Amino acid sequence: MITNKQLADLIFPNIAETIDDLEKRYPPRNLPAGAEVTRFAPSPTGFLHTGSLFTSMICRKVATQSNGVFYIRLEDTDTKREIAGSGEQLLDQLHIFDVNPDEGYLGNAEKGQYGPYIQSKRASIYCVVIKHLLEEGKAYPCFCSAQDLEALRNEQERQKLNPGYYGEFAKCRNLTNDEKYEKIKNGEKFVIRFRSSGNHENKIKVSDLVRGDFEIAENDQDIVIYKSDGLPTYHFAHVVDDHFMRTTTVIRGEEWVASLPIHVELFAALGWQAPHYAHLPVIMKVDEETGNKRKLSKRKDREAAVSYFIEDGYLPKALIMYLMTIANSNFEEWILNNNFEGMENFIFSFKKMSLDGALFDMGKFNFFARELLAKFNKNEITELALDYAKKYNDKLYQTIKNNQKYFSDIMNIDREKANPRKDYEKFSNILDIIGYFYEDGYNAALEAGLPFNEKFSKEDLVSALSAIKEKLSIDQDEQSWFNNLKEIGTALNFAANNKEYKANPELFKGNIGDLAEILRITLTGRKNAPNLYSVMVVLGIEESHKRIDRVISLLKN
RNA sequence: GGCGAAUUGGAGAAGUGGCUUAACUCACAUGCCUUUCACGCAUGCAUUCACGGGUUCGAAUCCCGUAUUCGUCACCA
Repeated sequence: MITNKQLADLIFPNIAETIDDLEKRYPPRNLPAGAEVTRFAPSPTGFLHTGSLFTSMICRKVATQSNGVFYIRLEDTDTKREIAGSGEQLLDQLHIFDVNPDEGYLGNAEKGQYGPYIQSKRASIYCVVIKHLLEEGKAYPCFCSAQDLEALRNEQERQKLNPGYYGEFAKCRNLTNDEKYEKIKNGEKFVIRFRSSGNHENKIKVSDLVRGDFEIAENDQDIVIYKSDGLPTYHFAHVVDDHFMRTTTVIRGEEWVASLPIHVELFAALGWQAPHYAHLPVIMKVDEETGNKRKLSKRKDREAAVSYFIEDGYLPKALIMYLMTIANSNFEEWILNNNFEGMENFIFSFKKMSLDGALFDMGKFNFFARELLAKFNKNEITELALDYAKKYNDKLYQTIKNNQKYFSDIMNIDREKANPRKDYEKFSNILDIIGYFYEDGYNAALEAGLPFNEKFSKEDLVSALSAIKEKLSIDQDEQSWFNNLKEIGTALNFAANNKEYKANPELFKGNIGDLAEILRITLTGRKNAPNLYSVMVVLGIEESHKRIDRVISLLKN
């Protein structure tokens, strides 16, 4: 009769190491009391998802504030879905958001004593543990084909039973060792399943850092732990890796709470202490078609991919701040009180987390983005714009480079003061906002037609503009400049005082606001623009006169 | 369908039996300031906490039921 040991040796002839060897190789970490070891464990299947950034940001925060360790592990056991190069890209993007690991997979290298940190390179480690389980009779090879499994499922559905490979339905569980040995010798394909001793009728208590304690049915599924390609499944790899990498706190999305019983049973079967778990709510969005909430989808929502924020020229910090307001609602008040600075001093708490998924609010996110951009001085924001434009926006890059001082003068309007303007939330649309400062933007405005108030005749406009051109100087401070404009207006019968005008509008051609509007439209092509005096100063007197002349000649035609 | 979770204004939410006539923030609206916009300031925006029942002198807060939404039930993670 074939023993468990003989079967295990047949399956893993080259595995000589034991679990004890692994325990020695990966000893418990020497960390101060209370230090938490967290990890972000992405699959290299595409771009960094906003939800993943959310999770990894929290992992980083929890480790930092407890003097612990945050590491990254690449979960590349699904070879079919793997996208080449995406692991490196994930790391690059995390770095952009300043979420940097202390150890682990670093893209092109590895750092730390608990590696390898790429699961496909840990195959022999999993085999050691599986061999042990095999010897103990807690795991067994299963020879069922995909068709067998499908037939099983159909039958269970017909009988309205729970689907899956468990109890009496776990056929291969009852094969004798001799039978299994024979099949393997014959080269039959197999996977290895964990032999569950759980009962679905039993409830177990589980504990979660954000959700508190709750009850859930015990696992009774003989789940696959070792796939026919020789790699472990997620459930098994998670248990083995987080044990030997000495993770204290597993922070992951809430889609994992349903498989918690599996993980709990696996840890128990191996005699290991399970880590603490924190299952995070998912960031949602209202689906336009169904009207229901759904997870942010990379296919449907551009804000689901972190690359969108980078390519659109948002400040990475703005996203991080916004995500932190979702993570801990008290953060918002905190950061407002701290003038949007020093968020590294904020203490994150799982207990302050909401349990249902928040809707991604573009409006609120833009609020943070605008506040943050308003804090930079003209040189800083020019550099930032240049950095962005260099990589993602050639037109903007050429525009700035062509005359960098001019651009920073534009940026400087109403900027370096206590309550600066908050016009910009990102760099991608900055030319849409300030385009009229440039030749082609101004030309486009002229072509589109100038929105002058219809109560003024062309003659009124021409005479007003002529007088302004002749008499309005910008070689003076703003107050004098405005007085200057008022005098010009008075001569043309524009009321200098708004209250006087409102009392007897019929006595005047218009008020000073009307005159300012005529000039504003002439210089910028639009009714809304920043402070007129600043605009004129930035444009310069020569360009201002040129624009006045162009509009006068347009009006005369 | 089974199992788990959630449900407070347009959005994020505070709130754990009486200090709540439901905080704070974004958004929106109005007014003031004002050469427009913005900034700033002020005001307004849930008579009510998914719904129904119960416990209690008293409930958004406790209990029961219903509904809805989310998650999950792979040799994917």
